[in-house]
Amino acid sequence: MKLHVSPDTFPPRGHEAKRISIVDAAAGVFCREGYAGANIDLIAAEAGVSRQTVYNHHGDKEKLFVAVVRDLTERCNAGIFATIATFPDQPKDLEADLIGFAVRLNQNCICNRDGKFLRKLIQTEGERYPELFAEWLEQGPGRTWPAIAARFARLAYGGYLAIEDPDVAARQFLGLVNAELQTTFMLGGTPSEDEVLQSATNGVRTFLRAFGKRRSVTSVEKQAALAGT
Amino acid sequence: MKLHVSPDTFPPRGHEAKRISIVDAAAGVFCREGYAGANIDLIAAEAGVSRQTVYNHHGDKEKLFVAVVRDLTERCNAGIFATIATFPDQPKDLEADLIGFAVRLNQNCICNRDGKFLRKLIQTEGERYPELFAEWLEQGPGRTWPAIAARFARLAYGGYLAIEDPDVAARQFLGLVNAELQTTFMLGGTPSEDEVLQSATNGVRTFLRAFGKRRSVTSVEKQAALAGT
DNA sequence: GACGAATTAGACAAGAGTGTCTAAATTTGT
DNA sequence: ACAAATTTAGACACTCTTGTCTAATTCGTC
Repeated sequence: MKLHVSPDTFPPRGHEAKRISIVDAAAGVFCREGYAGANIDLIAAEAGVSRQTVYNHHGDKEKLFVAVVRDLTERCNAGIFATIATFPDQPKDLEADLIGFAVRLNQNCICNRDGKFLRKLIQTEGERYPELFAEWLEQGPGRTWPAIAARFARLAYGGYLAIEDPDVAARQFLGLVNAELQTTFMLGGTPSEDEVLQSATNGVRTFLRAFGKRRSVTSVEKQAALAGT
Repeated sequence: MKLHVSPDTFPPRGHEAKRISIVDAAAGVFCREGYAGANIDLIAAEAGVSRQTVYNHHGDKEKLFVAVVRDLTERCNAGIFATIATFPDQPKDLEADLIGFAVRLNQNCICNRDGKFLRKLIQTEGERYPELFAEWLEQGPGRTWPAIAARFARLAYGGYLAIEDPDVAARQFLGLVNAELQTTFMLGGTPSEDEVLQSATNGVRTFLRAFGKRRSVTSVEKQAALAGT
């Protein structure tokens, strides 16, 4: 049997599968125990490899940590950009489409395993290893916020929204759609799908009450728009 | 000289001053290094006491950690309730008064040293010591959110706001006024006063665009209110 | 100033964790 | 099937941290 088996096999088979298993297990242990509290024996056990194999692949603990952060950063950034690509530039139903976008943001980027892990590591180790997270900052928030803001600006230009500053609007959008989830996030929990949907729904409705200009806005705002023109 | 000198004196003089200095230094070290990474030698050095004195006061590392969390929890909860007491129930200028409230929330409860420390410890150690933070959860968010929501309900009852669910409105208020500060928070930084004021100002304006009903609302909403009646 | 309490400095034992090594076993690639 | 590469298991040396102890010193109270 020369078949390369997926990393779901335990213990993992093959050089690449072992590497993935090590990084994956290490991510979990670093998040759970912190960098200082994580030990190589535990990571090796959870990865299903020997301790020496961990060293064979990564040299030392710090290099393993760097590899973990790199992996998470890459995957999270990819996930965010893929989700931004689904932003509703030409919405059929603005409210429903923005709710869908907010839910996808949460499910694909924030509440998923990678998102939770990266956020946790930034919070716990970010100040101790600033250079390590600088790339995340530059490739992550440094590019995603302008990209999201541009999408909101486009909606404004298309007559759907009345916003003054797309950057502020983008950040307030996220603040609103996640308003009811912050305590859960702080405690490291994962909100249920219902909770995500509810927070997104309430948040988008408030956002559109403040900024919405067209169909899918409420009757009051609808009358205001007519009276304003 | 039998004068009790304040804990600003280094090394601290007197039993109580030493206890305060130890807990204070430990808070900083636990936040900076994490629980596992914090060592008693470092805490003792930063407290200006001997290592044995740390043990004399607190028995062991875990008990010291518990004392730190208890202190922070107590002070943060007191700070929040004191700030909620300044909520503008009868605003002269709703927008300005809500901005003032948001700024005070940030300065007294979120961005101050205690708030930052407690938040950091919850994020880094909360999952490992859930029973330790249960009290914070119950006495903190479990009581502050209903209290803030009640204040917003009162504003609604007074005709200032049109909200459906005061609990949701309260959470969205906080999400909005801090929308532009989240990256700074995540990285453990402290926003400047200007940044706090700007985020609060933008957030309150959006909040009032969505929910405001009376004076201090924008012209558009003012006309909507007149047209609505 | 006397006295008891608290603190300090230094030392110790024990355990935990890191990284390295050796030799045997297993896996992989041809 | 075989050789090379990788992994494993076990051991080791070293450092660091924790908690504890002793004796001297300092502090606080009367």
